[in-house]
Amino acid sequence: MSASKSSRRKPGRPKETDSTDLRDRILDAAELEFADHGYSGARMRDIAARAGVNPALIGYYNGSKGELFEEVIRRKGARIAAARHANLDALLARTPAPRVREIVRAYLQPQWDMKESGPLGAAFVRLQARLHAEPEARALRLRREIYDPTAKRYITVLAAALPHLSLEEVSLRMAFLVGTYLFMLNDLGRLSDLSDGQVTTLEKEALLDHLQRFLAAGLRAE
Amino acid sequence: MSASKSSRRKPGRPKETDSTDLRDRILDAAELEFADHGYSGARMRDIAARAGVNPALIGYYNGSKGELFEEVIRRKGARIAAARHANLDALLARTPAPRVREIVRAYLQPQWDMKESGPLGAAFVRLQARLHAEPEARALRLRREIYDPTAKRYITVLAAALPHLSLEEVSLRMAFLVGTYLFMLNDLGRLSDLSDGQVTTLEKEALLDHLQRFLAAGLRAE
DNA sequence: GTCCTAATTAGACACCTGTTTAATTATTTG
DNA sequence: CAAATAATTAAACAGGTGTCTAATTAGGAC
Repeated sequence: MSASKSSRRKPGRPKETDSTDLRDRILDAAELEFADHGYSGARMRDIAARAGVNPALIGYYNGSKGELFEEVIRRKGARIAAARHANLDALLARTPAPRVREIVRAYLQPQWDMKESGPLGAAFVRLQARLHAEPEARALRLRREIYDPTAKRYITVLAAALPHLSLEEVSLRMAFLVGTYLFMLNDLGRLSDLSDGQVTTLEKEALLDHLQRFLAAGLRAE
Repeated sequence: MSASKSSRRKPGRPKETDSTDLRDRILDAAELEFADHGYSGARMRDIAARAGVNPALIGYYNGSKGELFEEVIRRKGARIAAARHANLDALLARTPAPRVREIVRAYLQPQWDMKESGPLGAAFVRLQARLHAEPEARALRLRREIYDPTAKRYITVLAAALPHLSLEEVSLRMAFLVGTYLFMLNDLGRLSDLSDGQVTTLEKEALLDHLQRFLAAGLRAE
């Protein structure tokens, strides 16, 4: 799984094969810090403190701050992309011409599950939202590399289910979809402000259903 | 318009009433820098250089970095909120029970116009997208202060147009709407990646129509 | 003109940044 | 056991950070 061709320190170098479990602790800590403070706002010393290691160990295991950031994004980004592909495979195997709402579900589910998996998963959703608001070249490249192949495939399948729309229109609506779910998953806790305190009426699972219906209807529009 | 109760330097203090035009130049420069690099990533020296002023003048006119940031957000955020209110006023005066798509349009138009107004307007959209991905307490407070009153009013009007939905459900869909347009306006340039190069088929004005239809259909769903 | 105050500047200040170094401890290898 | 290499550390490094200070210039009031 984890290729980890990184880290080329001089004297002692970690064994390229095993993942030392300290490396993952550092990546987890970095994920939380980057999610909370962004790339520039995150401090290497805080990451080290959170992982309970010496600051120099970050460089030893994960290279520079920039390389650390990319690795954090790639690690879980790849996991999400893979799950989306698998979901689409399963869906297409089940029905050759799936409905829009099923396609939407296949796309949303992995991200939703990750968010619900615990604080680390929720942090990664936050981090993704940040990455998508980042106009910097490096961030843009990362987004393309990780998410575009999957998105393109979904666009193709969606286009088949939406024969009244051109490919450009479907691409546009796919972008809408990404924006909606990213923002929604990230900003969900704030909803209570807008509906004056009570969102407790809606169960968590109902939220995903709601989002799915909203998006499916939007995609089908006109 | 500009209250500007800020800046309490010791020896010389800018006249509280007029806006010196240098102050605005600094705010504009800060807006661009914050939009491109985020709060932590933006450097006071770069802002000063971009405005063509001495770094100390930033503090002289706009206080600390944090205060500068808040002022940048408030300045145009208030403008957008006001335009949304005015649009809704006009719409309600025209028809007591407006359609969903008209409400959506009234909400989207100001942001769209700002984006199209030039590089500064586009920068502010980027900055807003960043602000909405920021979990920090100060950013959250700013968002609430600036955008929530308007959003609440739109939720009320939307709820009247969507009698089959509870207030919680309408609030939730309003959050979807915000996520969609923020992401879409911000990330629009990247769409060409997904549809393999050509989005030129869709005219700019058609994009807003498309977004409006997508959102209206999503809001009406079920 | 002089005086007073606002506007502006260069430079320093204290602190924080990511990263490196050289030394030390732990682990594996023979 | 020794020897070699990997893992880990404390400390320092060079450069950057926001902000302040003291001095200088500009502009009006009288």
